[in-house]
Amino acid sequence: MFDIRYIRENPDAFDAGLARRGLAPRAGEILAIDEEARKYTVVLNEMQEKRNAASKLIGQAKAKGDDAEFNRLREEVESIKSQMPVAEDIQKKKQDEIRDILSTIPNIPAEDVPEGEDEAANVEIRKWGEPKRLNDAKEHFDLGEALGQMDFETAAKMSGSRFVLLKGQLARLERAIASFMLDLHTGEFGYTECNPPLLVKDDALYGTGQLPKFTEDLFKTTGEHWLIPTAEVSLTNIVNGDILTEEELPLRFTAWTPCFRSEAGSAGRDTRGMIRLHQFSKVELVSITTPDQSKDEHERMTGAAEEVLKRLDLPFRTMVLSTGDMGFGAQKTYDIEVWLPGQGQYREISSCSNCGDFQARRMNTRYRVAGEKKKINPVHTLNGSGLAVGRTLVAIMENYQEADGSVAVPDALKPYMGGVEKIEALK
RNA sequence: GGAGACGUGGCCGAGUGGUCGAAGGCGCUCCCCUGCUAAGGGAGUAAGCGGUUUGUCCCGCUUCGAGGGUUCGAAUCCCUUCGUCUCCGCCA
Repeated sequence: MFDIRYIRENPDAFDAGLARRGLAPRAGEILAIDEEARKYTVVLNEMQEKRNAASKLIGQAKAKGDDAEFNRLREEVESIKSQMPVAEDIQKKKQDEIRDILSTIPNIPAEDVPEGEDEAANVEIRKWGEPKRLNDAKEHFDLGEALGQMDFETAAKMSGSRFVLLKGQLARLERAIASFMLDLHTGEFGYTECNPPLLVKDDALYGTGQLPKFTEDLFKTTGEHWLIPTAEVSLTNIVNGDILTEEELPLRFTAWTPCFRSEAGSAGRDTRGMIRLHQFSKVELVSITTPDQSKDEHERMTGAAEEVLKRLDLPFRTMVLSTGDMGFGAQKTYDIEVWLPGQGQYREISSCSNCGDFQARRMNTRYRVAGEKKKINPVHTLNGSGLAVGRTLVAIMENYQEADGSVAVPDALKPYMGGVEKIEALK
């Protein structure tokens, strides 16, 4: 959500930012409405001032027992009040109009984000590990089904397509991966582990930017709740409406949760396997920082996510998303892509975004600037996957597969697997 | 789900129709005193929006969970709604 004052003062920069997103200019239209709204605000304020002053005098007149004055003032107030509803209506309508427009405008890309229409313009900034070229590399679903521990048919029986039933050591492996990630982020990167609600109200989704624009991506309950599409929603909204102090920033939260996505509009893509499911689990990282800290924090967070892959010895590359490929609330996003030998390509396993003050304005989350008691500014928010657990399972299976169809357990996960070193077919 | 209580500034907490944006306390900031420490004294301290000015000085409006209503006037009365707590029911 943009600050209307920013648009007033920098209309050209605002439109230029939108242009980088491939969007038409909006400043002129918004400022015209803004000017109308302010005009009526001034008129309304003046009427309210008169009304308040007269009301005060009424109290005094009554105390003095001056009935004539009392009645005269009552009529005066009455006449002022009769004119107010019109101005009120117009002012509210204009303000609502501005809010409705602003709430659907995406964040403006940071200066150093590469320009481009789509993912083709993303730029690789790092590469780690050597992509394995296995002979006869199998995809994870073939491996998993052969092991008898990854069952899409049974899942479809109860839930339809885009669901999976994991069993045996693969089910345990998923739990091991998540535990490993949480221990790393809490133990070495200072994140606080959270176990947040998975069902949230409109307001929370508005705060992080999924609403009002992206309802079709979400699952809604029959009541007032929505299923979270990512723990970013729950973790970021921890500070919704809060006034924090500079001393307590940055705040860092992590959580392992299921995520629910309708995947409307992705029909036909990744229909086989665990790459794109309606329900998947993810370890999420969220940071709340001061504006000064957010750039460094973004690098740090991305590093924390990359560290997971390094410890699992999974080759990856890190990309900066182009202006056309970024999400709604992001100023800058790094995608981490893991190498999948079965598919023979890199696939997204993490997305780390700096949202600047975009979500903070929507949530009205601010902090007191240290040393300046009057200053209260919006915080910055960041979120990243650290990592998508299901896709990590896929990456481990494809990278650690053996010729006999078994899957070796990465060293880093052995402590979490109760002595199991290799995942083999169920007897 | 049923019954009741409550939601006030960063926090705690008074306030049942006008003098309340709001006592008091805590916290915080500044100053004074005390040769460290501890303690004491004084002053200040809500946010949002707009006007004015670009002199962070002044002025106005709005806000006491949220939304609506009654009234010349509401933190205070009424309705709706959200949330919290207690008891009961149910249940993992």
